[in-house]
Amino acid sequence: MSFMPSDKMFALVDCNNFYASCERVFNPALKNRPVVVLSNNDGCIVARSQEAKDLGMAMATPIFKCWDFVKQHDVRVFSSNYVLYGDISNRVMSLLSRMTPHIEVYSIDEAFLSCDGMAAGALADYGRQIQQRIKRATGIPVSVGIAATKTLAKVANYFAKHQKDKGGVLCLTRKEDIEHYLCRLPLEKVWGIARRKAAFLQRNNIQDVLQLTRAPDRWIKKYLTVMTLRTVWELRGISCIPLEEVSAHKKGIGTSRSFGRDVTKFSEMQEALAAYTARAAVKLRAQALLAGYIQVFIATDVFKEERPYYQNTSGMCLDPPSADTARLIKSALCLFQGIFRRGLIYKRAGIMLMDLSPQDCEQGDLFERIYQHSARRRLMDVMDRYNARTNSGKLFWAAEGLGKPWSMRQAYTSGRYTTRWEELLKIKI
DNA sequence: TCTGGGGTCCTAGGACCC
DNA sequence: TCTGGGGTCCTAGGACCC
Repeated sequence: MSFMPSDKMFALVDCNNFYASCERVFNPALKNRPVVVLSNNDGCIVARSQEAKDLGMAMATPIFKCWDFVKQHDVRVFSSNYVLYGDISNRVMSLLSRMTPHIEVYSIDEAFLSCDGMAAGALADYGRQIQQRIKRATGIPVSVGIAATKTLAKVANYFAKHQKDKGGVLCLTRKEDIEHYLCRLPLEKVWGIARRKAAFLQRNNIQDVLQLTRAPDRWIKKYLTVMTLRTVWELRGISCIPLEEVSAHKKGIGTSRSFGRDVTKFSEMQEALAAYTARAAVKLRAQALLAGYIQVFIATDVFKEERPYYQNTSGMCLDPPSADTARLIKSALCLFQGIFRRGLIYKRAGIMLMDLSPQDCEQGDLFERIYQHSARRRLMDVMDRYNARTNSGKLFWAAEGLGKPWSMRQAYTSGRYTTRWEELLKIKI
């Protein structure tokens, strides 16, 4: 199969070791040291500095299994500080937006930029410019991969990061270069192919990505679905995944957490669910959406084999759809009542809001004022604005409880340096 | 003692309709 | 004797992403 020429060109900008790099920006003592960042509840490793990767610390390893190793190699450990990472991410994305009119913010640490119409010779320079500007303005190192499809831009980015001589920028536009890298790329590193599909391909005598691009379409579609077929076309240089500059409105908004300690009491579970619902409702209103369906789930610890495992989910329609926290909490707690079993030790709980629709398309109701024009909406607005302005969460619902004894562990948090005055970095001279 | 959270999309299979 | 088939909707489960 040949590589088709295309008039499309994408740059993928990816922050290196993003969370670890964020911690480093405000703490120069972390430079050249192994740093790891933990998941919520201080569970497992979700980000590692290059030094930590070089020591062999694997992604998703439970941290309780590595404390000896951490001491031995003087690894610095942090709880995740999403307030800080989110704010730095916004700064990076806003810098990128100033460098191009066409950008898709793909995740907290990645963005695709359109480079359509740029001269082939200018692409690598453009990549280096991006890199320098982000580094100077935010302190975050980024890698840039440039190619004719998003999937190939991901490939380019992978090698920009992993080959030291590339200096963090790689432009993959020539057929020979693409083939050179595709046969050196492990299958599971392709965007859209993970362990399962890679193993399936290997069992079927497809050992590298170049071989995959040469497999027959019909076979790929039959055994690996149309999604993988699209990926393969992209690897062949045919752009099938467009730049999505405006993100489509979400299909679901959820909040779930593992508890910081065992929870058995009905009342504590109720408080946790009320708090998660309130959080999800804030996210819902921030996007000017209404929820038409709410779902609650609870579960005991899946890792405790000696205890009985129980998990259950329950949902109901919200008619008319709503973004009123009080109403959502009431529904959530009613659902919870139906699935709670006494005598169990719970570990996780969560809520999902689904069947979302824009507030401004709200259907009228014959007998009630619709949410959009109600006093309830004004109340929600006041709460959201106050909490956002004071950055405090001081206004909350009584149902959330006061002590939050079930809240997650976060024992190694750094400061919210960029969003809280009282946590501003202090420098002694 | 200690194992994340928030999403997306596709497929298969059942129920139901005409 | 002869016993359909196409379409839609829903749900659960799997695989993947960061």
